[in-house]
Amino acid sequence: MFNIKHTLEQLLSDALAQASGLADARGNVIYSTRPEFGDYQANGVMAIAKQLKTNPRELAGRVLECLPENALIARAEVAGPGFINLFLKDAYLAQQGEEFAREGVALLQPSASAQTIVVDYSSPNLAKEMHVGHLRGTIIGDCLVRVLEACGHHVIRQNHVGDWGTQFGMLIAHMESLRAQGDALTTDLADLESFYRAAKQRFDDEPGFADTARGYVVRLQQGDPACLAAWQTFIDESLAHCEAVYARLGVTLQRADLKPESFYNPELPGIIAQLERAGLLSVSEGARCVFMEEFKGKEGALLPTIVQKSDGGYLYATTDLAAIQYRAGSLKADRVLYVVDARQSLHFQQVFAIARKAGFAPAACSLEHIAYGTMMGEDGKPFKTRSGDTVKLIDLLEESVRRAHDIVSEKNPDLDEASRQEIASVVGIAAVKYADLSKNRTSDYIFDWNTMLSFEGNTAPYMLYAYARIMSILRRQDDSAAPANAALLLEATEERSLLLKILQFQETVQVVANEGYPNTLCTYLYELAGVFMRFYEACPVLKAEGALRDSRLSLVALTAKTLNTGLDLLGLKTLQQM
RNA sequence: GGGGGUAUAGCUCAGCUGGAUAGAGCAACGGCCUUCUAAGCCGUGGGUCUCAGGUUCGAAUCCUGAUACUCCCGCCA
Repeated sequence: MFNIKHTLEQLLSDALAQASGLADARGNVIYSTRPEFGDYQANGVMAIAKQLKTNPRELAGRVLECLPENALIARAEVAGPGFINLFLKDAYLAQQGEEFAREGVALLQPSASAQTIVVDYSSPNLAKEMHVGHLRGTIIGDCLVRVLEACGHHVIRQNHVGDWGTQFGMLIAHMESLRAQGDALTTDLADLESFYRAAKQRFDDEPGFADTARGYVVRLQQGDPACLAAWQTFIDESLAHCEAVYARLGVTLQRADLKPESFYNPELPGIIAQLERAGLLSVSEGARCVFMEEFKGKEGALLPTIVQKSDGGYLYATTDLAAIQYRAGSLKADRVLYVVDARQSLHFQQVFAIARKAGFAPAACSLEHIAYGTMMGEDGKPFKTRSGDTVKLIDLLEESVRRAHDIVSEKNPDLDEASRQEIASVVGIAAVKYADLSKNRTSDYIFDWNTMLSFEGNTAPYMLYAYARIMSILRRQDDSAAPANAALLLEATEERSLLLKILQFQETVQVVANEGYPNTLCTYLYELAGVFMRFYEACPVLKAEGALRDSRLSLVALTAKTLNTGLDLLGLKTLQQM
């Protein structure tokens, strides 16, 4: 595992522990805030000095004395009130860069302690077509899954689709009545959204229809074969819609990753029984609930989590508990990540707490809600069409590609139509995904076509353009290619900055793997592209000669490798030319 | 009523969990192409980090309170 920051943290923490006599002292190494403060800086001394009531600068001096000889630090100096500024050795950077430039050497090395990590993401409701509300979870989840796999973890994707519940009775009832009229259904099901609306309208308005629908729910739950067959037809159709969206988005979810709600149906009575045995269950107003001290409502009254309705039906809390048991037990997960809307935060707190108390998940199994905010329209309100309808995800993606096509046609009219289509399709999808991934997932964000499709700033088009420019240099080197083992020369500051940035790739990816914030990776890649552009302006590559040319070409190739790997982790396709 | 979240430049957003002079991009203004893709680079201006207190060597970050917006809280998922 290659991680400069981590190595420095280790060195400084040890030295600080030795100098202070506190075993758990933390060096607190971060990137230096300004170039003259070195490459990294350790901020931990001041906190410890405060604790010991000693002079921080003096303690920092002793830390430097305790710092052992090592391969990477050229110079460490005390600065300001007690910072330690760290300057890395050029020779060390060059040597590491040369190693990563070698043929077949991966930029990312597997984590020392590989874990089994279940990631629950996307999970649309199959009663309707995927809409913009499913975008963030699908994209963020897919990015995290790629990152975790790249770090060497055993990742199990779980697409917890909604395929059960009362609304399916309504849909089947509508389906069956159309079929009874001799309707082949294919055209009706092609647009699930209007199919759902039609069924809903009959449910609300048509006398007797609601009862028919409820009858179907009962038959479905009893396993009536004809009813199940109709249900299956509908589910297959709906899944086909989802898969079309996944294919367009370049999302890695497969059929094998499906673990629908209905999968847990047989387990639900057992879940209730286990809650009962654990003494967690009480009956309130006819419903079976779990009350916990941690969750209080008005006037200190405990807040219920309903696990079984008064009519005997189960709720999604029950299903989620069964899923936890399956993931922690059968799948033996070390971590379970739920990439789900932030509005469900209370629900997950409750479900996680119940799972702990009932023993569905051992303490060693980490349950994490990877929450994300809502996508807003340009008016700052939830994203809708002008008429107030929800926007189908597939329509949004197609519009993005169309807009990208217009821009590409305008900027590069000489390209043939096929190339423009190809570029537009990559840029259009990348723009939507990158706009989402580049923002801190916990806050709501405003969806804006102009910003995301702009070629300036932290956007997908800029990143793809930067990559295409880099590839253009490598294409032009022709037969005078640099050897893969070229020595790296760090004479210009731009060369050194570029290399250091490249070497920080793995530490960035690890932070994303641990904390689940894809925007950290986007920021890194954007900065990498920026550092490269400065190098590109200052350091001629193909016009340089001899060892310098080889060195620069090697840096270009390394940048390309890093950018390509990073964009792939985000789930973005790249282009050789734009 | 109770609980959660958010509030940073005109706009869209970062800010590595308490560090040095709060950063990007857009928009505005100015400079750089017969030279590896100018879809780029460099520079200038722009801030009471919502408000009021507190904690300490040091606060956008932690604590308390207030205001605004937003989400969640018994039989949908």
